[in-house]
Amino acid sequence: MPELPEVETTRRGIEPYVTGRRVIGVDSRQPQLRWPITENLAQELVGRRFKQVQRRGKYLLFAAGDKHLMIHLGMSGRLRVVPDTLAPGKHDHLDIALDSKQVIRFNDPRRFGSAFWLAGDPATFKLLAALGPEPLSDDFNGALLYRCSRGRSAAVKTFIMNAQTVVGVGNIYASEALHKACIHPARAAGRISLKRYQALAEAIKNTLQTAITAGGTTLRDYVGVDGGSGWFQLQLAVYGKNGALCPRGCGPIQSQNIGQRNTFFCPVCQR
DNA sequence: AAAGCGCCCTGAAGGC
DNA sequence: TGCCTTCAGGGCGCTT
Repeated sequence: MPELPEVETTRRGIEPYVTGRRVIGVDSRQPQLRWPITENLAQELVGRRFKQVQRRGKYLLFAAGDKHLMIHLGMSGRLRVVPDTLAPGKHDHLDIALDSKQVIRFNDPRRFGSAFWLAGDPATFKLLAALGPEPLSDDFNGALLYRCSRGRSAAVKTFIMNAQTVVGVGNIYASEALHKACIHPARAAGRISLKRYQALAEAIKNTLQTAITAGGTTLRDYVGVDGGSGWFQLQLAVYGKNGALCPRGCGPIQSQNIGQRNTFFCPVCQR
C-alpha cells in the first residue's frame, strides 16, 4: 500500500499513457469502496480528454478539462495500464477505457480506496481542503513543523503522519525519517527544538525523494503501473527490522505500537 | 482544540 | 493439511 512515493511512482508511470487520451468507456463493478464511487462517473467521463495526472498528498487527480477524476489507492489499491482485451479479475473494481485500446484498471482488495468525480476546484473539495503542505515543496520545512507542534503532546510520529501537518508521510517513511533524524518516535511533538525539526524536515524530504527515485517500496501489495516492484525496501534502515542491528551499530532495533501503528526505532541513537 | 480509538475490507502469515 | 488469530503500507469521523 502505497505511501507518497508509491503514489508518485504510479502517477509518473501512468501519465504517459493517459495524457491526451480520450475516455471511451467506464466500467464500475464495485460501487462501494471507502465511499461510494461517483454514480454517474461514466456520463461525466466518456468523451472527455485527459490533460495530465496530478498528485495532491496521496490523491491522484486526472485532469479532464477543468474537472477531475480523483483516485485514492487506500491501503491495497493499485492502478495499471492493460490492453482492452484483458478480462478483469478479482477486485478489479473500475476500468477507464481509453482511445488507445488500453484500459486504466483500478484493483483494490481491501476497498479502502476511493474514486470521485470533482466538478469544482479540487482544492475546495472536503477531503483536500484541510491538507497540509507537500513534503517536497519549499512550503514544508523545519520552521513549519516547529510552529505547528508547539503545545502538542502527541507523539512526534503521530504528528508527522497527520495529513494536516504535512501530507504523504505514511507509516514506513515516518519510522525511516525519524531514525535518520535521530528522534525518538514517541517523543512529544511539542518538546522538540527548531534545530531538530529542521533535521527532521530534511530527513523526510530526503527519505521520500530517495524512495521515489527507487520506484517506491514493495512490501506486499504495491506494484508499479507495469506490474514491476519498487526497490526502496532494500534501503530501509529500521522498518520491519525488529531485532536487527541499527545501521549506526548501536544495538537492536525495537518495535512499539504508537498511535495504533507499528513503529520501528533504535532506542540508543533516537532520543 | 487536540487526542484516542473504532472501523471500513480482504488476504497473507504464523501458531497450533 | 486446515482452522483460527493476528496483522497489514490509510485515514475519516466519533467520542472524550
